[in-house]
Amino acid sequence: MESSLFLFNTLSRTRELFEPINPPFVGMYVCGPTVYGDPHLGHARPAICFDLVFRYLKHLGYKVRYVRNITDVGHLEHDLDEGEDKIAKKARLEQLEPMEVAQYYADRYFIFMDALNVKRPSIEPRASGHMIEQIEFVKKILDAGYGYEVNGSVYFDIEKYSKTFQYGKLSGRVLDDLLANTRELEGQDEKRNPADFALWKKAQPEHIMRWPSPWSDGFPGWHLECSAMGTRYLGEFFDIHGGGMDLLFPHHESEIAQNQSALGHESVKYWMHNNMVTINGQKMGKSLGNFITLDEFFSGSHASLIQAYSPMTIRFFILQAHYRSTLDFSNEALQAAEKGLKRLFAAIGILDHLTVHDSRITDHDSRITALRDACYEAMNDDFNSPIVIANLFEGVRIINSVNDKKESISAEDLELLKKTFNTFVFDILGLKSELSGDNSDYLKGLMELVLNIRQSSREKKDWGTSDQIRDALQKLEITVKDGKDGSTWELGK
RNA sequence: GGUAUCGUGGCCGAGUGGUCAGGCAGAGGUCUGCAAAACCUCGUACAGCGGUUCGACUCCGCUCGAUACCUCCA
Repeated sequence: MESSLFLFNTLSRTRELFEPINPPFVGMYVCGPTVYGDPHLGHARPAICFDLVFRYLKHLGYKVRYVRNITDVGHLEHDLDEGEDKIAKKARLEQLEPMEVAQYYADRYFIFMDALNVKRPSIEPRASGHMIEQIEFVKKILDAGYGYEVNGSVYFDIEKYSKTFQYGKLSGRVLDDLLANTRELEGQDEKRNPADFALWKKAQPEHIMRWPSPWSDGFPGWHLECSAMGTRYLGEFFDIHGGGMDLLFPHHESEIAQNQSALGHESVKYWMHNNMVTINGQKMGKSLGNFITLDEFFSGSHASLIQAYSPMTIRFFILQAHYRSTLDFSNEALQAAEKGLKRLFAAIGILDHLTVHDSRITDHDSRITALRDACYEAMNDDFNSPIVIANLFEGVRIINSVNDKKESISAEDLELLKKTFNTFVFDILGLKSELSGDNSDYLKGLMELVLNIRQSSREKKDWGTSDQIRDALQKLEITVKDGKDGSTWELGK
């Protein structure tokens, strides 16, 4: 467990040495999706980024409890809606039960995250299932004197809070600016201050998602579920809280204020935020309507896509950028990722069968050791997956050169290379082969027969037959590669 | 307007005060019956202008440009 993992803490805006509060245990909370629409590329980014964090922490030997919530209530459409809930609005449009909508899109989310090989978190709590915890949390804030009730709704008193604590410390905001710059919106007359946010909202008669509370039949405020469920499952102190950068303010800022008020202290040691996916330089998001769903990526059924892109292509594409940088989507970039990934996996296929040709070779100053160390170094430096991938491609070059007998490798190094690739490609980066899984002896036997026939026609310089076989196999998506020691084949174009 | 981030070669994208990121595309070569694959070589990249420095793409200042957040958004 002796590691020197550094991660960038949004709170301090510096890389900090990761020291868990209670090693070997690590508590990690990540903001999950609001389930009222099909997951798009933007949803894939935090899921994959924190999957990388989850996988690496486990690889280092930590016992990680990873909590990612499902938001199925509570987020207001906006203040003007007088409490209309996103889920409820969608339900009215489709004449479905709100929970039916939430269930449908939650299931869709799971299906697509599974396809991306994102590990399921330890717990995926739903906001609707934690009303009691949320109501209790509001009570605590009221008891501490940082909330006030108006007409059945409860608001957080930012002005009072700011006398003792610093609202805005996470996002670098100054309270005076917040007060000066918050737009005047209708329906805010209940608030003492425009910057105050709702902890509990009284439901209007037409509002169908509602729960009883000491203040009114209503629903919880925007930021409450994470405070309540984080505390419920990870305790009053936990290690990592993650989410998209767009949640920094006001969501996470308010979460800090809620926890500080209710518990008397903050809860999170390290705040991590992934950057956005952009399209034509602009954030891909629900509100801009410029998003492409994962379903559309996988099927190629979107006007902006010139082809379909597989789940692993998407995953690789995302991992090729550092999580704190914006990542610009384009067909060209995704095609580059697709080809690069193919090359990586072709080399892995060779690696499995690679043998040492000259047993006398010993390489005391091992390149492979350096390569492995560079991978760990990159991961320890704030999860720098692009550097890991760059090093893996150095390994690809070595694998191919050894395979071509242009370079030699010691048995020791070969073992280490296999282990390094297994660890980083599969365990940590979470990539997997997408070749159709027919590895049956049946197919292998058949292919051996076909290639033997082709080989004899080649020996007779019967290129017509030889090429005919190769072309026919290509149509079946079996690629034949001729080498010095005869031909090999692989599934895929 | 406020807060924050960023501007790297045809594209995507790392990184650093003084040798190399990497992938894709492109050019040339090796290999090959051809093709594919693979390997080797190649491109005077760091928005602009000043400053600090023996030396800056990297530090500082300014200018220009882009983005995010300030309303739900991953």
